[in-house]
Amino acid sequence: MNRRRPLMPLQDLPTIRGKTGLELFVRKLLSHSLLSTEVQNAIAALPYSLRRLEPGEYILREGERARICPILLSGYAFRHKISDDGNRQIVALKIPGEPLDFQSLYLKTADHNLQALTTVDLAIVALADLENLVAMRPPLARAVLVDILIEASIGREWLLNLGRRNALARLAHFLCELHVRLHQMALPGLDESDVPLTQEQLADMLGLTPVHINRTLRSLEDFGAITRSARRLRITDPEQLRAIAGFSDLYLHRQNAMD
Amino acid sequence: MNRRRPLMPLQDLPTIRGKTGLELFVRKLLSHSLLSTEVQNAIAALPYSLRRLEPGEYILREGERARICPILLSGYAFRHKISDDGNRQIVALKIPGEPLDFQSLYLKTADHNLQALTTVDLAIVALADLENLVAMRPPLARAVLVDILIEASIGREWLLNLGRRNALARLAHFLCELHVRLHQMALPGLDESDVPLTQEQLADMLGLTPVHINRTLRSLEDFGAITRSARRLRITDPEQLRAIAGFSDLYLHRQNAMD
DNA sequence: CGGTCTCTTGACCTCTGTCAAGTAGAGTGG
DNA sequence: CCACTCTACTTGACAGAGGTCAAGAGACCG
Repeated sequence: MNRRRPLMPLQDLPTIRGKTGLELFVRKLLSHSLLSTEVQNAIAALPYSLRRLEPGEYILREGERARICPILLSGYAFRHKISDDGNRQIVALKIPGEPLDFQSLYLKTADHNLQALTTVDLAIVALADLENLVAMRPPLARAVLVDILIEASIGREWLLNLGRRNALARLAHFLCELHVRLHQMALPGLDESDVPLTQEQLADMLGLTPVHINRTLRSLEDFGAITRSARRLRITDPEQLRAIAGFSDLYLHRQNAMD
Repeated sequence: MNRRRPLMPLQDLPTIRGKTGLELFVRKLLSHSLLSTEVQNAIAALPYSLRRLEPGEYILREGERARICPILLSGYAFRHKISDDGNRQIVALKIPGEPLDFQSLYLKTADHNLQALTTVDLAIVALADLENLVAMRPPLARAVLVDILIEASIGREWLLNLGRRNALARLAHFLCELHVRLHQMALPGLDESDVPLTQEQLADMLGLTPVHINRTLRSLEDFGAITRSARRLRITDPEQLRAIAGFSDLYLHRQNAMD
């Protein structure tokens, strides 16, 4: 999981489910911000290159200074921190369409690690190009901020999750969130009921141990909320999960773009 | 703790330790961002009114839409969320000088509650005024963003704290953070070793119970790291606390303003 | 088809929670 | 200055959620 490899160039420009390049990113921004067609086009016209990374490869490491802004086109990535005594905590999960590092536009050094969860396709935008466009287009600057704020809001909900919910509700809550976020992005060809994490990764995200995640998953399966087979986790009853978690999606700010 | 009262007007304009009004706020921004004297003056010249709140009074509630940006001039405030089944989690602690709600500049509804921890003096800036100034002064816009990002970084460290540290290290880590942040702001007349939280509040912040906080505080006292007397908690050996917590202040981005 | 990674399960342990009773300051009113 | 009260803190006994350890079973891969 901790191999360090150089970024690998993609052989061919991949077509992302019928769209190319940054359109998915634009769609992500539109999910929470209003942008004119003109601004949308300006964003889509940003120069970028494509990179494919294997599971476990690092995109950015704590303490480093980034010069690029990677945008996730396909696959999953996550942020994590390692404590003094070697324990890992995953502090954010990113899904396709999401920008991975707006933060480096404004802060000098990374305070966490950014790593590919699955095989991942990235659009790499130069920080300087993004900075210029943000300076010229206030609506984009605003959308960047909204994106940052919504991620922060998710972080606060995770704090509530870790601090005040038991293992069952905690796991159910995360599964609800993932399901809603995937549903919201409506990624063609990506099954929103499919959970791509190993039990170890779930454990590191939810502040539990893999063994206890296993027991808790079984419990959720007994409730009929999920299915497990061949190392594959599926959400089968989102409503059941919501009930177990006491889930409310207010914190995702899905209504933000609307008036 | 949950009384709802209207904002109470202050009788007299308080002098904040020799400075007045928004200078403390400017100093906070300068702690992580470079601002020209001219921009500093423009910020300090923002129109505002003063309010004093008693401990426990709400500044903003989840689901509400704010039209003001409160800035903390003295005392402490905190953000919290309540889970479905009534458990409270404190997700941020704010110290004097810090802006309490930049978020409402960009998001329509609050995703958490904002409450006074102690008696508190606020400078109330109209959201519209702040919005105008931010639009006219890019360096201020940048400083606002940096402030938001640093708070998010603190949130991620808290996730690591809740998810992967035991009670002793978790408590020690928070005390380290508070100590460093107070020291950094160097608030005249405010003792940076004095911890203003009750054990119940510490519990709600650290995902523990008051009873266990009590036991853990005693343990820290046995280590000689803190002193307790008359409901007052004091940090006596910050280095000891750092050792217990495995504390590193990278996540506070204190070097950000420097080159 | 061996090697490796993930998952599964059981036995046992421990950190933290729960419950309950008691103590000590701070504030109030007389 | 002394009751009285309220709130926060303290302590002990006990319980339980989740961790640890260890062994084995299934998947996937070259």
